[in-house]
Amino acid sequence: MQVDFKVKMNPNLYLRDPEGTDVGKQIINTSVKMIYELGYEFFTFKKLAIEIGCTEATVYRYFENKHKLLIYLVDWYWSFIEFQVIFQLNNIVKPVDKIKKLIDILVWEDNTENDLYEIDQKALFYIAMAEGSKTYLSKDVDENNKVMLFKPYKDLCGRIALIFKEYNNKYKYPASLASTLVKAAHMQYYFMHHLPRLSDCSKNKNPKDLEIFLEHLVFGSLNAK
Amino acid sequence: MQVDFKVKMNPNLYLRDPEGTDVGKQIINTSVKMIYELGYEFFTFKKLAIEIGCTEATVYRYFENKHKLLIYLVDWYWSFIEFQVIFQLNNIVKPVDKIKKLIDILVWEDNTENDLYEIDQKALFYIAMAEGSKTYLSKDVDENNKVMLFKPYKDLCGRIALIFKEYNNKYKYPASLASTLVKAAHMQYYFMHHLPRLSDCSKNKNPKDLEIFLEHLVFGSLNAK
DNA sequence: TCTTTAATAATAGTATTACTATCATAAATA
DNA sequence: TATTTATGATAGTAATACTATTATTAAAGA
Repeated sequence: MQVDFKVKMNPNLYLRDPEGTDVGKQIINTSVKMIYELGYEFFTFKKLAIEIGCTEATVYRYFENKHKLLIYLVDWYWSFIEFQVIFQLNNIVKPVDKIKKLIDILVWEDNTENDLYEIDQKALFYIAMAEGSKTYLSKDVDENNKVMLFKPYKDLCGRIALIFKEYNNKYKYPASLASTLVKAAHMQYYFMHHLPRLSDCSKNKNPKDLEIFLEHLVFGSLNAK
Repeated sequence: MQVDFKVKMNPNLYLRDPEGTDVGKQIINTSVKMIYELGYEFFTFKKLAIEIGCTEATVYRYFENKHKLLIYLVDWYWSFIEFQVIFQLNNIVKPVDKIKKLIDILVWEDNTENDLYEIDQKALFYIAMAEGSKTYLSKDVDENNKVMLFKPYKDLCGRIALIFKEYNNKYKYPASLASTLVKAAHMQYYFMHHLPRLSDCSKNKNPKDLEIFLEHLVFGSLNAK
């Protein structure tokens, strides 16, 4: 099933649109692989330029700094997840099933059926999970928020909140529950693999177990009086 | 009410025990203030040394690098919170009330009645909230976990999980719910102030509202069948 | 009291990071 | 063909994240 997915990224994220050129695309694809392998802290534009075979200056012509590049990647990820939510929930009628599917999408490492996308989905999932919080946990949150750099994340959470409302329109904390769910999905996945005592699903490291916990959490809250 | 609180910190965190000397204590207290003000990224050992009035080399004799120092501070925070949980839940009999009190402790900026402690509690709360995840979201998680650097966090979550079990011993995800609660408490507080659309409690920015959401979340899950 | 030890200051120095600037050249476009 | 645009090549700066050496001082032990 071939589906075309193309996001319009926020121009405040870049100096020159990386989608417009070959080097630009290489910067995106290679940085995903390198941040996944090295971790954000050890990843540098110098190393990236060497890997690509271009100069450091070229990378800087596309992105102001590596923090902006990280936000670009994570924004892309959340836009993609929101697209998946829209697309895969399209034919589902019952809100219960929508929520279950949604949780499935959030937890799954790779939401691409085939490798239609140039971007390494598994690596990008890992980046969103392990480095994603760093996009907003910085002193320039408010400034970045003002120019909409966290819009994709907030849009996704907003959409999820609407589904919660659809399930139970008396529920009082749809936004908080949505952001808690999205964060918990990633954090529990991370804990499962790295700090197993913090999760009950660490034994088999099976995403399905995690899904069951998240469903229990969400429906518990939505059904409570 | 004077209570003596003294933690034995994990020696793997430091090269020389900062509690043993005057400069050491200054490193702790000043770094709390500076990381709070500058944020972790812009905080450096050089700036710290200048502020204290010692040399950079002296700071390096206490801590290997600023990441270890951050873990030290965050560990101290979680040890302190666990102590508060033990102490303040001591006389409470009913598990429901224990959980409510516990949520209150997690959300509160400053758990010290008076300023008996040298450390700036409000700044430390902010650090734990906004920089805390950075302690384990790094490539050396597993290595650091092996030498118990995340023990205080895991101990606290373990204790909370036990309280959940006490409330409902049939509940299947005490560890996951505990770590989700602890994380959500901080994240929702952060969202409330910086990304308001992600929370339903952003209007008044009242921690009490956040507590109500968290109680709803936890009891919803614990009471669900 | 003298000696030893320990801790810090003062100083220097290195490799890397995070950039900025300049100029030449090749490719695309008008 | 002329011009714009993107990149390469090159250089350079300030700051970061350290490590190392020597001298001085204060405290601890004999």
